[in-house]
Parts: sequence; C-alpha cells; structure tokens
Amino acid sequence: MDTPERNQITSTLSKFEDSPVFNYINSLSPIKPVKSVPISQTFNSLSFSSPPSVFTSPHVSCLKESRFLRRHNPLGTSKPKVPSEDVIKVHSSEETLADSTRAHHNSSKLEEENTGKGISVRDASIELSREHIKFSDELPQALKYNCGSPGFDPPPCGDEANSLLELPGEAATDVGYVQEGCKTDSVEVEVRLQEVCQMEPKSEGPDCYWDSLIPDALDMLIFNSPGDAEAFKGLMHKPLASSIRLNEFMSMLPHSTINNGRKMHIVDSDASGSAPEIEDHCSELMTATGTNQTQDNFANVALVTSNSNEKANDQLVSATHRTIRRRCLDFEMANVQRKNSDENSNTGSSTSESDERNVANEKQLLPAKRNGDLQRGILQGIGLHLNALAALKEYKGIQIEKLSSGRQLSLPSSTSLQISTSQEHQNLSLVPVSSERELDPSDNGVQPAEDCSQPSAYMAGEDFNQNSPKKKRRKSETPGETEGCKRCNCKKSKCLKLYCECFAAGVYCIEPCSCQDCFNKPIHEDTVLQTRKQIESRNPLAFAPKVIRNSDSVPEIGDDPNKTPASARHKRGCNCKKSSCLKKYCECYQGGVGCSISCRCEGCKNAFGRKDGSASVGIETDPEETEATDKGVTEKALQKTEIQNTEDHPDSATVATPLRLSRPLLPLPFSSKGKPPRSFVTTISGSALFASQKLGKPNPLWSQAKHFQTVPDEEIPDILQGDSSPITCIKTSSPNGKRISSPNCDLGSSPSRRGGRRLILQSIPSFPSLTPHP
DNA sequence: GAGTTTGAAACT
DNA sequence: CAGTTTCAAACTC
Repeated sequence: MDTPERNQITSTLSKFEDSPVFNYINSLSPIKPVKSVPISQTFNSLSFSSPPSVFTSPHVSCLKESRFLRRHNPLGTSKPKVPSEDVIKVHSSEETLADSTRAHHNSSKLEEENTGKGISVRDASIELSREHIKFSDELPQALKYNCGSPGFDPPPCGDEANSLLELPGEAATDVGYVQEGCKTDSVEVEVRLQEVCQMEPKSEGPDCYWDSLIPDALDMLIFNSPGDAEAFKGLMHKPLASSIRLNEFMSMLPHSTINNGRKMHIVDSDASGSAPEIEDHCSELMTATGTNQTQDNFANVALVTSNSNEKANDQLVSATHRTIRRRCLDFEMANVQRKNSDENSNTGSSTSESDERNVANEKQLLPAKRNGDLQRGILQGIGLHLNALAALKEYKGIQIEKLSSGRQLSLPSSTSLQISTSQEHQNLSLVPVSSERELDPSDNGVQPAEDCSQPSAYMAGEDFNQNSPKKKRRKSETPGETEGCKRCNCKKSKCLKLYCECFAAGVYCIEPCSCQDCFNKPIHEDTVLQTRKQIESRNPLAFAPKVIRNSDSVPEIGDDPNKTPASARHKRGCNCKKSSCLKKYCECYQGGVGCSISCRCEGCKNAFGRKDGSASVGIETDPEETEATDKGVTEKALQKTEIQNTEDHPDSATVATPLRLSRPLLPLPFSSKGKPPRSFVTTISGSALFASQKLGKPNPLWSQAKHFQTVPDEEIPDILQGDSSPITCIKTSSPNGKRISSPNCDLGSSPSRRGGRRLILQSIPSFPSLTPHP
C-alpha cells in the first residue's frame, strides 16, 4: 500500500527490460521497437502505490496459461496462440493517450450499442474511468507481478497465493458474484483489452509477465456474448499502432464465453499524485472483489496507469473509485445484467433471452446442471431457473423488473424473467451462491420456483420484492391449494418424473412435500440431473413452461386482459375428454389459457378460450357458458358438450363462436372452484399482471386466469365483435398433435380474437423452441 | 381424509 | 404413431 513499493517496481521494471526474456519478446513482436520505449516511460512515470494486493488475484498467477487453457479451451479459444509474446507491446505514453481517447470513444459507442440493446449504463463514473483506463493497462501488470501489498510478498508470478484478492470463493462458484454496475463492465473490459494488448511486459520477469499478462488479457477478452466480441473487435481494429497486436488478440479471443469474462479494474492516475488514491482504489477493489470472487474464474486486475494527463485525475480518481468498487462486484453478473438490461430496454431478441434464462434457471433449480456444464460460465451469472428466479425473488426480495413492454410476460413463462436492477443482481447472485440447497431444501426457494415456472414470467413485477418466500407461501398456501408453492405428493415416481410437479418445475422437493422415496433433493443431484437429461432427451421441451405467452406486449395492456388468453397457449395443448377443459385437469385451463388448435380436447369449453372455436363448442350455447361460472353449469356444459361432441364436429363451428362462449365461462372457473384468483391483476400487460400477482403464488394459472377474468368481461365482447371467429389459428396440426402450438398460430389467433394485438407476435420469438412446427 | 376421476406422462 | 399403463393431481364425498 505504501509508496515504497514504487521504487521497487520501477527497479524491477528496468530489470526486466534488461532481461533477456524481455529482449526476446521484443524481438518477437513485430511492432516492438516503437512501443518498448514508451513503455518504460510509462512505468517510470507511474507511481505504484500499493495496488499489488489487488493484483494478486489468482489470475495473475503464472498458472495463467494452464488456467487459460482450461477455461477457454472449452470455449473454443485457441490458447496456443497466446500471442503474448509476439503481440503485446507497450505504447508510448502519447500513443496510449491517443488510444485511450479512441478507446474511450469506442467504449462509448459500445455503451451506446449496449444500451441500445437494452443495456444501460448506470454509472456515469464509469465513463470517466474508461477514459483513463487505457493508460492504466501497464500498471496493472506491474502491480500484479511486482507489487505485493505492503505486507505481501510477491510470490513468483503466478502463485495464486499472491493474490490478495483471492476470492473467498468457492462458495460462490456458481453464483455468487455480486455485481452492481455490471452493465458497463463489458464495455470496460473491451477497452481494457485494447490497452492490454498495447501493454508491454515491463515490470516483472518476463516469465511471469507474459504468462500472466496474456492469460489475463484473454480473460478480459472473453465476452459475454458473441456480439460483444464483435463489438470488441471493432475496437481492436483501431488504427492504433498496436492494432496488429490487437488483431492478433482478437483472433485469439474466444468467441463468446458467456460468463467467463474477467474484468480488469483500471485506475487512471497520474504517476505523481494519484498513487495514494490508487492505493485506495486497489484496496477497495481488493476488498470488494475478495468478497465476491470465485476461485479460479475471476481475477480482478486493477490497472493503474499513469497519464501524462493530469487533468481530471482527481475526478477520475473519485469516479474510478466508485466505479472500481462496482466493478469489483461485477463479474459474470454483468452478463446477467446486460441481458436484463437489454431486455428491459429493448425487446431484444427473445430467443437469446429465453435461452439464457433457461440456462440460468436450470442452474438454480436443478443443481445438477451446475456441476457439469454450467460451470462457472453459465452458472456464474445467475443460474436462474425460471423457477429458481421466482424462488429467489421471493426469497431475497429481489425485484424483477418487467420489461417496459411487458414482453416478459409474453415470453414463455420460464424464460421471461429478468432481473434488472443492480441490487437485484446482487441479490440474485448471492442467492444462488448461497446454494441451491439452501434454497431448495429450505423451502423457500424451491417452492416458489415451481410456482413461478410458468407464471414466473408473470411474476416479474413487484411482487418479488414484496414477498419473502415465506410470505408467499403463506399467502399462497390456502388450504386447498398451496398457491405459493407446489408440493408434490408423489409415491411411486420418486419425484424423478414429470408426474412430480416439483421435478417438472425444476425444483427440489422440500419438506412440505409429502412425497415418498423422494430423489428430487440436492443430495441426489446427480440422479436428478441424469433423469432430467433423459427426459429432456426424449422431449427437449419437457421442462419448458407449459404455457407460452406471446404477448405481453404493452399494447395489449391497453387492450385488456382478454389478450392474455389469446396470447397465451399451452405448448402442447390438452387432451381432455371429460373435463371439457373446464377443470384443472385441463392443463390449458389450469394455465389460464385458452385451448388452441394444438389441443385435442373433446367438448372443449375452456373458459379462457376454446380451441379453434370450431371445436365442439358449437353446440354449447352461451347461456350455458354464462352459467359455467357455477360448477354445475360447467358440468352440464360438459355433458352437453360430450353429447354434442358425438354429433358435432369439432371443426364445424356452431353458432356461437368460442370466444363468446368463453367469455361467460371465464368467471366461472374461478368462482366455481371457489378459489378466486388470488390477487388479480387488472392490467393485462404481462408486466402489470405479474406485478400485481403475488409472486409467491405457485399457480401461475390462477394468476393468468385472473387476468382473463377481469379482462374478458368487458373486453371480450369487443374482441368478439372484431374477431368473433377463432379462425385465426388454422388447424395446421392434426388433432393429435401434441406439439406445442406454434406461436404463430397462437399469435394469429390471439390477434384475431383480441382484435388487433398483432404485437403479440413479436413476443413469440422468445419461444423458438416451442415453435417446432414447420 | 379416503376414495374417485381425470388426463398427462411413461411405457409398449 | 397408437394403444395401454402408470402416476399424481384434481376433485368428490
């Protein structure tokens, strides 16, 4: 921490320059000559306070390469390249400055892009820091290698022991990185990468230097998404002297590692005056990172560069100060945030989102995934199983921001959730970290998750914050049903089949479950995972939300709740024969969605919407449906429908359009059951709905149903007017088709019914998987 | 709470 | 793919 180290560093630097290795490296690098000189300068100028501790992060360790390989290889990065020697060089201070400015611009561009994607930069400070960042590159290295914190011995390069930063880690492995300002991280990283590329091995023994440097740089290079990588490339291509090197680096870069990216913390400061501040920053970083980091995966590097520019250093310092802390916190989480932010800001590609979500979800929910694949990359961010998210939310009071548009809702239930706020992120990250087990077993986490699974999307809103899981349960737990949590009662399936609601929801069984011989517990993670894989192999969508909601889109909100029925569809469709889709036996009904073409139900009277409309519905008369509210009525209808069914062709639409029928029916189901929809969301928009909904509720269906109820009464008529015919969906599928109804169909239908909610279609993409149909 | 009904999931 | 069996939730009493 003390300045004394500076001298050491500088001396060491000079040594290295002299060292044969250094020379060798220089010779290797094509560009070398020019930069080498400046480098030395920069270092000299640099005042190293005691950042070292910061750098001690595991990354730094010489292990790097091995680490690098391990980490990145899977990603596909070719490590061999380790361009390190050839490529990297130091820029003159001037160049660095110029570069920095460029980089800054680039970074800003990136930010813009990101923001465009939905990523918002939260901290203004970040930019400031970025500006200076470039310069900082060199220092970090020096710090890493040379400097130890005062009390610290700089172990030979690579010892992990070195790193003060060492992350507490492992616990965090899966989850646990807390991040705040995550969004900006990617950009910063990119910028830094450039810088890194420019850097020369100055300070430490070349051995360590390159090894450590390159890997680190690579780490930094890792991007969350391919898109980022490309963006980064763009930066790299700058006309900088080091451009070549950058390119090389780029080539080396892994395409897109999701979560692996490491961040470097860069602090700009003048060599002269900033040192103390830098130290402070470093220390902060250290502390911050230390808490959050995970073992191997992360290494935080604080880079301190000296600038000729003195301007703004102070500002920078202060700004960076803050920034750094955040950055420290941010790691993989950043990815998540981005995603979230992206979603929030824009309705970005739904597919990607869904995918990500799914991944995350799986993590938490099923521990199994964590172990194997998810590894840090995926998991790290946040394993958000949909279920898990929901659970988490409730659990920690995390808020999930709804997309402005409300797309979330539209998205397939599971995927839709997103977390927006930094706080949220933190919470999430933490939660998972805590361990799934805790969540699951404990109770809280798991149950909610399940509930959330479908409804999860709905859940998005406020509710999460509000309710602790317990609260949810309490709320949800109504005698008859556990709104908040589903608890299985499996006896023979060992809770390893889709029969088990918990398993199907991707959550562990918890105490409240009455299951026997349950294997769906953290203890049996492996078994659970295996089983899950098997099931997924049979049916990739087995764990996908059963109800897909297309439109959450804002427009609908205005329209009304009616939309929801139309927009949402059961992925496979039901096969009801006796329940007339008026009981929870019917998954469509249970999910609060209308039956669709994909349904093979007989005598469909689904209050949320009959399949096609053409279906047996015809016979049913409105009056009956109106009655439907009463159980007796519904049953009657069923009987009639059955009778009719024998006679009626499902396709042939009788007088009444399904919609009409549906309306009156809508209220019924709930009333009949006597389980009024819980809190019911007035607004249709997914966001609104969800928000209103209690997160804790296990049954998404109800929530949905509620929506429907509210909406249908008023709006339905309108809709009917416009689109009385259910026509919208063509019965493309054979009656049997179990497959998920294509979103398109759904959409089509929905709009027609709704009369103009075409927007819904947009949301559709989120469920690509669901749309198997040609 | 026990028994029945129901339809999805799993199996053949 | 169709038919049958198994299963657990939903429902009824």
